[in-house]
Amino acid sequence: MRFATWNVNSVKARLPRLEEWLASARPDVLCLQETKVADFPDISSSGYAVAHFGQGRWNGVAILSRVGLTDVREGFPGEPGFPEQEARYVSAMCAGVRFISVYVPNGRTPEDPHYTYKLEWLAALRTSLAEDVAKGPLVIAGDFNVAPTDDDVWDPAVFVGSTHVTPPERAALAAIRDLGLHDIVGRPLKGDRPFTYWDYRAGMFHMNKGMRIDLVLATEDIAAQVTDAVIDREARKGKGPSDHAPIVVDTKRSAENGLG
DNA sequence: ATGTCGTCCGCGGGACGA
Repeated sequence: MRFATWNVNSVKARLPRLEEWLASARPDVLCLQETKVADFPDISSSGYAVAHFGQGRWNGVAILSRVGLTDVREGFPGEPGFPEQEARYVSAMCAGVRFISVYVPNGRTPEDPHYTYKLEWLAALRTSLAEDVAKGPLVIAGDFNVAPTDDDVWDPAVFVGSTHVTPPERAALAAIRDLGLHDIVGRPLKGDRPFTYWDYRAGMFHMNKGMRIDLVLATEDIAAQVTDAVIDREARKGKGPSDHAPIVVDTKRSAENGLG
């Protein structure tokens, strides 16, 4: 089974590139974030089924699968809002695995109410996940908007006083990982830093000044079956890219059934 | 790093979020 995650920064703006990428990468399951549409575009000719929790101009998460897509859940019990619930979590069963696609709140600045929302959202997510993790193989992937360590940002000095690196954010993420989830880090295809996001501005991608804020967390049974994980920086190149690159994970697990 | 991109509103470019 091959699965992937990608913050596409608008599925409408990214549709040609998404369809090309699906045709070449052919993941069995793809978690998407920041679809930024209410209704997902028609990609039925691609052979993928779609579970989309969309909102309109902001947020929006989806799971695409060509190996089954059942028991879809939009949002999770106890999920905080800002002030209303936002489209940041969608979950489904695909080939015997519980997949969850998340777009964690940005937080804006540590003084902003959005930062408190981010911490509360992550804490509530942990509570919800604790139940799901106990039930079987699970993958939660997406844009966590947290760089787990100082090695996950291109220059820690630049981020002092900013979100994504504060101890409370990192502690909230660690508490999720401590449910027994493994951080499956993609191989960078250039350089030695596994960045997944580069700001559009100032030639940051060209200079490889990025951040690792997109994560794939998996239960032990899945993690033990991983054969490779790659950050597809090719998808960040060229005309009209997202500012995030996909992470592609290969496992020796069967995509035909849940017996792995 | 604040150098870009995407969306909305609404018809041109400003406001906002990331």
